[in-house]
Amino acid sequence: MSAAIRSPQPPLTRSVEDYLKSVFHLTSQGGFATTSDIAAMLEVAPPSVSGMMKRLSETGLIEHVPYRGVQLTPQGRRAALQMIRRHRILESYLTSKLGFDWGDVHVEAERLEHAVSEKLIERMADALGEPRYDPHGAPIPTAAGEIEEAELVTLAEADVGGSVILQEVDDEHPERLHYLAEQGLTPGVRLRVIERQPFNGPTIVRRDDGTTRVVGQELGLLLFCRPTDGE
Amino acid sequence: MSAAIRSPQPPLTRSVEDYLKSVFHLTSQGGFATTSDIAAMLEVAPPSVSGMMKRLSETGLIEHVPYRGVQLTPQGRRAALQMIRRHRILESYLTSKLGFDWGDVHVEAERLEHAVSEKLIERMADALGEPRYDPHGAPIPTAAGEIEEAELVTLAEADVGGSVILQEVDDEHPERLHYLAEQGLTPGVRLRVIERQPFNGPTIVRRDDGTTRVVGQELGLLLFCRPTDGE
DNA sequence: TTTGATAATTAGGCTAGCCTAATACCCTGT
DNA sequence: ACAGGGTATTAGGCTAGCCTAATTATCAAA
Repeated sequence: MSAAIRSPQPPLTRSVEDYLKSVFHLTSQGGFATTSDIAAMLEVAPPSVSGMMKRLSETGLIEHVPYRGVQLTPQGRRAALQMIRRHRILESYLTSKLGFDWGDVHVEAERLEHAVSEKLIERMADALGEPRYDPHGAPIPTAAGEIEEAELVTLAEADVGGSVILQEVDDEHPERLHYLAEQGLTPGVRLRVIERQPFNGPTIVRRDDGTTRVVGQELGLLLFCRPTDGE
Repeated sequence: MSAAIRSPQPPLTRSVEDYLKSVFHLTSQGGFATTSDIAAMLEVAPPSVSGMMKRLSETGLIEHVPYRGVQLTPQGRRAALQMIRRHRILESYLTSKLGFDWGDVHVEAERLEHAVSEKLIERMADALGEPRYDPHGAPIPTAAGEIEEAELVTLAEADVGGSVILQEVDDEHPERLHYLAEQGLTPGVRLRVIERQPFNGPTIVRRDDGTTRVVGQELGLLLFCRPTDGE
C-alpha cells in the first residue's frame, strides 16, 4: 500500500504552492491540467513538471494519470484555495490600505503569499471588512475554502447587441491594467456590446456615459463579463 | 585576480540574508563573528557556516579571516541593515496597524522580511510616520542605511542606586515578552535600581508609580537601559 | 615546549528543484 | 493498420544548503 497519508504533514514548499495554484487554475473549467500547460504557466521545463507531479501525487495532493494530466485531490484543492485566498486578500490590502496601484499588486502578492501566516491574512481580511472580490474582480475564497463560481463570458465572445457588466480582469501585466484603468474598463462597469469586427476583430462597446471603446480580441479574451438582460 | 565584484548582482537568497543579519548582530560591538556563534544563532551546524562564509567572501559581502571569524564589508553591512530595517518596520506595522501582540511579531517579520519589496517597506514606514524605534525599542535603520548606536547597559549590570530608562528589550520569545508587558517593563519606563542580590542574583527596581519588580539575572541581561542622571 | 582541548575546516553525502538529451507513448491522418 | 508528430516521461547532471565524520589549526596550561 502507498503511504499517501502522513499525520504531521510537512509545510508545503514555495514551489509546491505554486504548482498547486497552477493546477487549480488550469482545471477550473473541469478536466485535466496537462504537463505542458503547467510548464508554460510556471515557466519551467516540462520534465520539471513531470518530476513534481510524481512527488505531489505521492503526497496525495494531486491525482496523476500518466500521459493524460493531473487533477487536485480534495486536500490539494484545499491548499490551492488557501493560496488563492492569501493572494487575493494581499492584493486587496495593498491597494486599499497601502495605496498600491492595481497593476503592481500581483507581483508583490505573488511573493508575499508564500510568507504570510494564516493569522496575518485573517487580520488583513478583517481590517478590509471581509472583502468578497479582489481589486481585479476575482472572487476571494473564504477561510473555509469556498469560492464563488460565476459563469462569465469574455468580452470577445459576448453577444453583440447585449449588455454586460465587466466583472473580472486578468491580474497580470501592470501596463495592461494601467491601460484598462485609463479606458475606464474596470470591474463593475456596465457595457453595451455595439458591434464586433469579423476575423477575430475588435469588439466595440459603449459605456453608460455614452463613450465608446474599441477592444481588440486579445484584450477582450481577458475581460470576463456577466451578461445582463435589462437594457 | 578574483571576481569579487559583479555588476548585475544576483538577488540574495533567504539564507544569505539570514547569515548577513547574524554577522551584523554578532559584530555590533566590534570584533569578529565566530563560526560557532553564527551556527548557534542560525541553528545550523558549524560546517554549514564555514561553507557559507566561503561563498559570501567570494561575493564580497564579508571579510573572512580563516580560523578567526568574519566581518561585514561595506556592501554586506548595507545589505544587513536593509534586512534589519525591513524586520523592524514590519514589526512596527504589524503591531500598530494590524493589532498584533508585541510577542508575536518577531516570527512573523522573520518570514516576511525575505518577501517584501523595498516599495512595500517604504509604504509601511510612511503609513507609520517613519518610526525610529520598533515595538521592542530597537532603533530602525533609515532607508539610506544609517542606524542609531546608543550606549546601553543591561539592567543586570546597571548601577545600584541609579536611575535608568528601559530602552530596548530582546524581541524573541513571545512568553517572555508577555511577561514583561504584564510587569509593566516596556520600553520607555523609568526605573530606579534599588538593590541587587549577590552571586548573579536578581535586581530589584522601583517604577515611578512606586511598585517594585524583582528581575532575575537572566532576564535582566536582556533589558537594555540608558542610565539617567536625574533622580 | 609540548600536549590536549576546543574550534574551524575539509571531505563526502543528501534533498529539493531545476535543466537538457534521450526515450516512450498516444493519437491522428493516410 | 500504421507512420509520424507531438507530448510525456525517464535518465542523468547541476546548484544551494544542509548534514555527519574526519582532519587540521589555535591557544592555554602543564
